[in-house]
Amino acid sequence: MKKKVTLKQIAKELDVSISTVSKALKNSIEISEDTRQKVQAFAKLYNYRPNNIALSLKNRKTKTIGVIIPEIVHHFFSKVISGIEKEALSRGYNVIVGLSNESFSNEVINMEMLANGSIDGFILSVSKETMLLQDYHHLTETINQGMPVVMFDRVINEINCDKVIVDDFEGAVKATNKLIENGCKKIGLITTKDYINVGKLRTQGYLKALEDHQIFPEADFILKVDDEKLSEENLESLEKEIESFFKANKNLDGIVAVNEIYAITAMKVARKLKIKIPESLQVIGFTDGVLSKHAVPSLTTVSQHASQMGEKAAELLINNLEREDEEEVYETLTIQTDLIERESTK
Amino acid sequence: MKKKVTLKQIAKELDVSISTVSKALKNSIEISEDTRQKVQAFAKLYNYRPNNIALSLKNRKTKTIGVIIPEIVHHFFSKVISGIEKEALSRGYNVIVGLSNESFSNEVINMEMLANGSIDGFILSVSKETMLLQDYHHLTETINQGMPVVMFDRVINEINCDKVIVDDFEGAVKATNKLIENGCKKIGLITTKDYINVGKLRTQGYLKALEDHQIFPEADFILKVDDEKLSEENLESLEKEIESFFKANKNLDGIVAVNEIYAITAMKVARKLKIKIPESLQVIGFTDGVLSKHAVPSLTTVSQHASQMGEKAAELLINNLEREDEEEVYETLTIQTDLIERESTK
DNA sequence: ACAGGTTACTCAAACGTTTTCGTGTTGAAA
DNA sequence: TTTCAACACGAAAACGTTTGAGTAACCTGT
Repeated sequence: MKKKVTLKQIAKELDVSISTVSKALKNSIEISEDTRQKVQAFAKLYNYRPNNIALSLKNRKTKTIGVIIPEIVHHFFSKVISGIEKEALSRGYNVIVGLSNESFSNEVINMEMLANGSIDGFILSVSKETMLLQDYHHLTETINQGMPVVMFDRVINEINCDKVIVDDFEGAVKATNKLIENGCKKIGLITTKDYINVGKLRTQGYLKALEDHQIFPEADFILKVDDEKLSEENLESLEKEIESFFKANKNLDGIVAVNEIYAITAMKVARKLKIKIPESLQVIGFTDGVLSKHAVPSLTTVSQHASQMGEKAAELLINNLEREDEEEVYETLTIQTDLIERESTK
Repeated sequence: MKKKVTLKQIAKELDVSISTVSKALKNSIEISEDTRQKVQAFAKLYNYRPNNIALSLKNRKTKTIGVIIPEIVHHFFSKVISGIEKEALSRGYNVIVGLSNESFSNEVINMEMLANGSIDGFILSVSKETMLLQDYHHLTETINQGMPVVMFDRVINEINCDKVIVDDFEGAVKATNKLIENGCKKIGLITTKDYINVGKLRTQGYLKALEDHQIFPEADFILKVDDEKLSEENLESLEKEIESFFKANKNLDGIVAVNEIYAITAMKVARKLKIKIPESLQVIGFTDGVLSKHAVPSLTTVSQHASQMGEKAAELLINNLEREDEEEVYETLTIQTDLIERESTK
């Protein structure tokens, strides 16, 4: 077991100074051809690699970005991470991942752990609890300390930083329009409570599309599900809720659901109630995950281009990190959605 | 924007030495009550936090573990990561994630990026390409340099290190036994090519269960799919392949599939061929992901307890890192599987 | 022969900590 | 008055690197 070799050891072995070794390895013209080759040969032999930590300390930058997300076992977020990782790798950055599990305190702890020199900047999507509590001191503090932050998807308007968001409003408009074009007259919406602004925006988009087509929005056609129902355990109660929704509104011919689970569950309930998809009910979901693709019938869905979001977020952050001038102009990038048509619509 | 404050700045401000500040903050008895309070008050006011990088350099440990996985947009792997993260967080460690995208060179690059001081140890699952090429020099080298490595799921027997594996063999036995108990006489297997040892082990388990029940294994009942077919793009060709498999073996009454996608696709094809599940065909998959849960009918599956795998792997690694004595006894932990019964079996 | 210039190095500081050892100032015991 | 411990603090090294400044030794031109 040979431990990592350092400049100091090479210097000692070759009987030169540490600086000479360092410069020789960097092909400095200060060093004679002779010593240079000797040092480089030795370094290669012992597989010398500069110690990242020492470099980080010296350069006051770690070439590492911290990503804080609510959860990772989730198609959207893991896709975003893969986008971040891709961009990061290509620009020589590492990615540290912190999971908040939708908890405010976890989010704070994770950020504090990383904010003390471990990383150069954050990419994050805040937890539901943070949105609910509206306590953003950990965000403002890190930003005030000069640490760049890029927020994505679940962003907070009051916070001044770079942001990457999905055009949720427009996505919902597209979805609703599609149903209207396909002849739907009574379109239901399955959404979350309003404090999740993603759900809120999609609801607004739905309403806008109806309005544009002079369709009167029936309050009864909107089902606001408690988002705890998203968790795997509460699947049954979600089913029940949707079932009564369908039974209360028997004439629905279209459904917009603000996420994949709601959409899939709606289809499952429809099947149970012998409602034919897409013949008598057309369904569109959000988030183009595995479920949409493999469902039977496969689900028409609004794709959010999660991977692209990740790439853009990383790009924004790294550009910011590597910018010389310190002008603080914050961008908000909007990722356009695409409607991916499958079998659940005509 | 107030930058992070350092010991040096506090020392200067309070007109004492750096050592005094450091000691005062650590409540050293060497420091008088008076100065101690003064320093601590000042530190609190300016929200002093020791710089992690400096600590890492000094202590020669980063309190960070590197995780290299083939891909992250995958229920199993993301679940493993969440397990790792959970254990790591509770023990004060950070997690750096590297994605190989099933590519050998990406795996090597990622490991080299991290092996130079950035992390204290690795948790990894090797890429398919690495298994195919059987080139493990990057692994042996890192281990030789004294960096602890824990491999999980896709492990390499020749490499001497801690390992956490799923009892794939036993899982397949359980699945196959279940089908036999449920009255299946002609059980098909949809698996991968043999170089993926996970697929290999599951195939062996399937064969063992048949043998135990004196059922002669028909070669025709085994479909070995090129694993490129797993990728989203090749879904159709996967469907075709399974369809001809079904048509060639019309009397199959049970299917064991070595992953979720194969199982779900098999169900989809069965539906197309008007084969009733579970009445005339029972299906069991592997990996208890979202698809299994939300499929219609929901899929009976062998759960691998991915999260637990992650926790165990992290535990093994951190224990190793924090162990004083340097005895090198490597463990191989086997995570037992559970059969989760749903609607796709009787 | 000597100023001036090049060559090929070495020194030392810096990044931010921790920790061992050293030291000046007290106060008390002898 | 001397001696010695207790007290409170500072200096410096160490982790591994980079880099500007400093410095010998040699060469060149006049």
